[in-house]
Amino acid sequence: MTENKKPVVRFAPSPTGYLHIGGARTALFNWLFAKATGGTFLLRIEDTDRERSTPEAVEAILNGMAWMGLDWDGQTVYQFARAGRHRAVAQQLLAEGKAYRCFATPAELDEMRAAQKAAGKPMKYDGRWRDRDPAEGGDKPYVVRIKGRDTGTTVVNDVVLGDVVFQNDQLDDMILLRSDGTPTYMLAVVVDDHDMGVTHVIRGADHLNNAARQLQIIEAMGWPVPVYAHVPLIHGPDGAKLSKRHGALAVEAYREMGYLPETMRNYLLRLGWSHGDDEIISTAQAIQWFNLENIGKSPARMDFKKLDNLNGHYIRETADYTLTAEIVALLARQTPPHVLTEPARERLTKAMPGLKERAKTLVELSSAADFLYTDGPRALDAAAEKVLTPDARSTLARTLPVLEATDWSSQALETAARSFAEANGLKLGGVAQPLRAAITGKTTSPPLFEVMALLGREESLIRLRAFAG
RNA sequence: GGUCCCAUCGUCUAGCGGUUAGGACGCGGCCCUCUCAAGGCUGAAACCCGGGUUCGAUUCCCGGUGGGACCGCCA
Repeated sequence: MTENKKPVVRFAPSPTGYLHIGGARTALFNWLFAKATGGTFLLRIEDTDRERSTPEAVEAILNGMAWMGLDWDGQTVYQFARAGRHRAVAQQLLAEGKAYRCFATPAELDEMRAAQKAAGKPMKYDGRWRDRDPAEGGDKPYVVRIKGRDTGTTVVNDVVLGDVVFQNDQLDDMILLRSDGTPTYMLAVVVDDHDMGVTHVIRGADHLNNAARQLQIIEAMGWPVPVYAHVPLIHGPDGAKLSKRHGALAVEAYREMGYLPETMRNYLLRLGWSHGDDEIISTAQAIQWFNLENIGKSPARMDFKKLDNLNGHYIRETADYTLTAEIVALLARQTPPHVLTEPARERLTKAMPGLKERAKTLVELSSAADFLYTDGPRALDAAAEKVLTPDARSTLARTLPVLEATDWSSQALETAARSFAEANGLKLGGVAQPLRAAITGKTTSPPLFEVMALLGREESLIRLRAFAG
């Protein structure tokens, strides 16, 4: 009697490619909804297309989910393994007269569609075998089609879009079983969602039209109808469909670009869902707040500037040693791999408070910190090259003896630099910028004197002497 | 072409009949400052168009326009 009324949701990607940003958001919404309601989040791999499904894609999806921090309940369901069950449902429908055999060949159907298009008619299966005696087909191959209602309407009650009404005569009799006896996606989703006890179907809006068709099967089987929530799609920065042209669509590509999983969760959540004016929303907070009602109805575009800004925020919130570990891992993945010495790691961690304040991505953080994990005179970047004019180099040369005579602490170095600047009628910047260029090879860095103190007297002087002229 | 969905600053969005139309990113200015960030203050920036309904429409209805999705023996 104590029936479990907790929601059951699922993410059901097809393993024909990597986990892209839209799929990741769908997965996130499902995950969040399950967490928020104390429900169950299931993962089902829709691999009924044997031609296009690959183990590599399954791997990529699983890795993407793991990186995003989205874990699911129970075993991963592989849809193709359930083909027998799908077939049985189709047979039952056939036996009950709610489905029928269609002997039309693919070539014949192509011809039909071409003719419809030429005549400016809607392209749909014309039901040519709907009321025909299957005996006429003889022993030729056939597909099994649903015998849908051809009058009245089918209404999809969608939580985000409202009631969406379809005229049944617009819906054609879709294929349940292919001529080789394998189930199609339309049949498989419905059967699996039912068997898995799915109560809420949260998926991309590209499935909205399918919902009406799937409802026909659900109705024919007399099964309960799940709650639908079709989430508007994500477009590229130019408003067009998200495509490979925009690059960096796989969730793993975002990792390679140096974005943090918590950034992705926050960004993706806000792309299409809102909670008043809140922008920075931790995952824990999202679990408290998430609901289906606040999902927006309109499609959204990716905005990398905002993603960067958010990532900067989460980088600043991340512990210094964690960031060091990320950089170490990132450098190890590089070709050729760069392995950091223990002292280098220590310097990195110590400098991290100043470093992370300035970075938008892990990649940026890593390159901005290169002067801490490689020794010797710097290779100047273009801006630093411009700073180190002959004039600047001579200032550098004159500063050198002053620094050499100074106690090597951040405080003392700054004091020395300040009095030197004052004595020479320079601003502190006039002295500091050449120093910074020589020390870091860049024109921007964490506070210079802290950096110098961290690097130590020996290493700092080596770098300074290389450019003192 | 058919069906369906969508429409507030450049972008993400709040708004749920009466608001100086709010926030965030980005952009400009100022402050802070050894650089760059971060932070603070501040400025410019939007209700797609046309009809209704209403005392009153960004908000409700209809039409148009503009985007988008789907129309496979793919999922």
